[in-house]
Amino acid sequence: MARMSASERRAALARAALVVVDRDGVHAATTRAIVAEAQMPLGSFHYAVPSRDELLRDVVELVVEGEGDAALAGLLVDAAGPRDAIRRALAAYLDHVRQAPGREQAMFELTQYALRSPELSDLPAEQYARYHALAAQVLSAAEAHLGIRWTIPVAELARLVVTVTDGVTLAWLADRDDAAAERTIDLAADALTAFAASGTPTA
Amino acid sequence: MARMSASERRAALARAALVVVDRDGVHAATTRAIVAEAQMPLGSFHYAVPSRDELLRDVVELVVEGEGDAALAGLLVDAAGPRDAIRRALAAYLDHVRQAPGREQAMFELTQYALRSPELSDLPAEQYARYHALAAQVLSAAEAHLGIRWTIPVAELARLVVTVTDGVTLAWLADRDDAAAERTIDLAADALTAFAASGTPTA
DNA sequence: CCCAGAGTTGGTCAAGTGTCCCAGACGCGC
DNA sequence: GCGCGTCTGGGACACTTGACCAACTCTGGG
Repeated sequence: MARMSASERRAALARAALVVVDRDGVHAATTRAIVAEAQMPLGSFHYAVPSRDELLRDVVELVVEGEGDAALAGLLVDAAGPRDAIRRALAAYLDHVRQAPGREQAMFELTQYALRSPELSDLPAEQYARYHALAAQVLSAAEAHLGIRWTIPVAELARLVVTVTDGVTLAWLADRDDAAAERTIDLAADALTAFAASGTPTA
Repeated sequence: MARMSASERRAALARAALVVVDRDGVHAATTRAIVAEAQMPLGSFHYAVPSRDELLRDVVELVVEGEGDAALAGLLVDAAGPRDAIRRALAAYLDHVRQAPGREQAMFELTQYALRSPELSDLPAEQYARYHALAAQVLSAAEAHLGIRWTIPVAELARLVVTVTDGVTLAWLADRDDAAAERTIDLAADALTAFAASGTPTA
């Protein structure tokens, strides 16, 4: 094995662990499966990382970062009016889920696992705070981008948006019904548009 | 151990398994933990049930039934107008989640676990079909109960409702923010009210 | 050059897992 | 009363898991 500092090795293990979780689920992400994915000997694991749970912390961090990229991608769509923009942004998110279902499922599995693990029980709150902040950021940017003003506090709307994306994702993962998911997004877009008013944000 | 038919024992094991999953999570629901909860010897397990995964099927069934009771409870609230009724019904669901968080988390964990398990991969689709049907049933009953008419097909609205409840539940499980969850429900109720029109259902 | 500290690695251990087995106990129909 | 099929339950097995160790190798600074 190429020589590598402990912190580098830890990062490499986290990336390998994410690949395993994505492909086979959290319960399959054993120390042996992770080092196999990273093509390392088993001994490397506990030299670079104190425990398996500790590594999962890093994996959650990776997932959150990845989620951020997906969310910001929704901003890039150009649309005719607020309603169309909202719908397209949500549709872009659904596309992301469809193209990497394992990744999205990994997010849920990690949250649930962390909630059950005493040593990681603080993670989910932080994880969702990041999601909500991310959604708020996107919504704020949308105000300027679309020339609208949200009629309720962005933080509250952000939580509603995350609620919708989580709910749509969960149902789609379960039944893989593309048409139904798109229809739900259409309805959600209609509903969210009701919270937008024309005008400059800082009027 | 009291003498018991195999099918009775299987049902008792399923109930015990649900208790364990509720309390400690799916990953802790080992054959030994389940028989301990049911106060049975280990040997009883594979006499009554061919495999652990097979038993989890029964557990999912129990969870879905329980979810049905919670959903129908929302119908019993009396309210001043459609919007208030919707909000109260969603709030009632949130109360249910708050009083039995482990149960709701069990639902998600079982779905995720089943998705990863080849022999149970058909379960989530069926599970969510039941949820959607249940929501549709409640929404249809609400038409008569509230003297309104939904302006879009009930099946589509049902999926949106499940999306909202799932999303709200997931976020609350993660950060336990009661106020934020209630606020999200208020907003969702506003949004859903937009799909209700006054009038008789079969006009 | 050399040596101390960082990194590597295969082997090992105890704990826990799902599943199976089989000798025995029980109860119901004949 | 008797036998047979159903049920009981303790033990065992093969396997996986997270964690740890001790011996080895490398590398860079003095």
